[in-house]
Amino acid sequence: MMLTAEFFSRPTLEVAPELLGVTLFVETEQGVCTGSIVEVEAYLGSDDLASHAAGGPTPRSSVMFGPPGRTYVYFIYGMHHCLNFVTEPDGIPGAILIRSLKPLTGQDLMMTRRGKSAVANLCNGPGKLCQALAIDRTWNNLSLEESQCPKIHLHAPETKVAFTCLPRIGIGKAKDLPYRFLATC
DNA sequence: TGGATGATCGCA
DNA sequence: GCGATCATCCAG
Repeated sequence: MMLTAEFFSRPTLEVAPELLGVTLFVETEQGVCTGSIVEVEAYLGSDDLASHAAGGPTPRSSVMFGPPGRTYVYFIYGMHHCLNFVTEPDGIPGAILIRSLKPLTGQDLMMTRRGKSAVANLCNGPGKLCQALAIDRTWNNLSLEESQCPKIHLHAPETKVAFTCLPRIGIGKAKDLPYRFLATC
């Protein structure tokens, strides 16, 4: 079953673990790639100092305050992109960062884009998976429910996936909050 | 462990 | 305008 805005219109910390095991489907002119979501991080609003939304809306973070079920893609460290999905009802900020995927289909295309041959190194990081899927800033604020090309969809797993909860990584503030979710096994 | 590399944002 | 910062990755 395909995930829609309704799925994302809930508390971010409730949605985040449910994204584990979800299949990410991405289609470009070059072809289709899919992967299973293995690791995510939740980012909230004013109570979460590590969140882009912590200080209120800015030109970049305004997407996080908008309607749920849309992409939030930003450019970081002068060379990488990060893929998020917007959560919470319109007007309330929230997003979930996709940190790691298990590649399922389109591995050849991902290897070409990454310049790597080891499957294990294709999508095991937020910047890597964006490179493997050819996701850049032009993918910001896209709906998951539209079907043009480029196309990005999410499909729920048949059964829920077990997970663990750990502190987020790669951040300087709010390091202690356990908003990082990993699929176990 | 540090360098690449540029957008973003708060403050002047 | 200016400068510190940054939800990263890779080579050495």
